[in-house]
Amino acid sequence: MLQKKTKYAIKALLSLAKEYKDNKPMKISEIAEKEGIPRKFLEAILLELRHHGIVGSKMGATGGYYLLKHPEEIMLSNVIRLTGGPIALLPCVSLNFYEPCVECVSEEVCGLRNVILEVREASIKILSKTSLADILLRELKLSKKVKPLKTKR
Amino acid sequence: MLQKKTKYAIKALLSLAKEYKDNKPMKISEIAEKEGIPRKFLEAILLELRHHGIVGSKMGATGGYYLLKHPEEIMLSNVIRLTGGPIALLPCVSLNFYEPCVECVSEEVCGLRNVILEVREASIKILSKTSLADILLRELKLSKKVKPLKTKR
DNA sequence: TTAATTCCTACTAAATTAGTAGTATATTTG
DNA sequence: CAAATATACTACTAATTTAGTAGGAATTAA
Repeated sequence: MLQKKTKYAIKALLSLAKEYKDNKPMKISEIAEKEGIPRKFLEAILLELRHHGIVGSKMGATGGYYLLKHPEEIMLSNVIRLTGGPIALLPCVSLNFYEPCVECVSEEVCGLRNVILEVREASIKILSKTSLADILLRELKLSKKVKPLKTKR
Repeated sequence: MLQKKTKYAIKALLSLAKEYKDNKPMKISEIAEKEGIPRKFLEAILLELRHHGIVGSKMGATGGYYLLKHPEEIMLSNVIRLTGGPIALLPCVSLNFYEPCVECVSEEVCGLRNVILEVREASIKILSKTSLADILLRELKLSKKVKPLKTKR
């Protein structure tokens, strides 16, 4: 499971991506309120994202956060990794959180590892080709599919 | 990430699957030693697997655990779920650990959920068609690939 | 009857995750 | 310059989850 921190990070970035046209700073408190994220927690998360070069910030009154990259360039796999969420189901197949299995005689021959590796590859394939912009696009498509049902009645 | 409990459960079941031909009870301590699992912890895990009908046990001296199903019938997805490991990356797409996102206006229209759903489906597709027997088979194939390199030199 | 084993409840310990407090620093506006 | 309003940053605390243990009861074979 992804951590709440990771989910919050993605939601916050989506908030910023929505306003990307005029990329002016958005206040933490505004994002927090919109997305239902505890304010102080979000503060810490955005700070971390800034250290990783995903967002920029402006201090002082009228300050806030803004995206440093185009929403098409920010990939879900990246955000997940940067906020500490391993994608792999076992440490022995994780790129970023690798740890050997203590009891495993040979990783190369481990059947379980081999399956879990396949799962990781399938997951990464999706997550690394999906950007913030893609997610917003999906949202648009989904709402078009759903809304007509409402207006029809 | 899968819990250690889940990994231990799979390893233990693989141990039993290897001896499935003459399916006589195998002692907890024997499995624990072979697979490098803390004995008492494994005891609790096997007990749980028994309650779920995956393994059977025999008490007393010469007692132990044995598989109740054929290794081809025990699927990885099942073992993971029974031992408490959610496969989905977010609760809102989990079948067995479902929880709504508090802040989500509409799940049907949530772009993030939509992507994570795709990831879950890709993962489950692999995990639910892979049995204990498949894993042992993989192990066999992998060892054939690796060993020739050693003997060549 | 003894030795060896699983059964089962109830813990404890460790690690991780979630979230908060409080102060320093920067920026705008009057 | 001063006040108001942001972020920056460090250092906690609280809650939850995970990992693992203790110890005695029940069962079985020899």
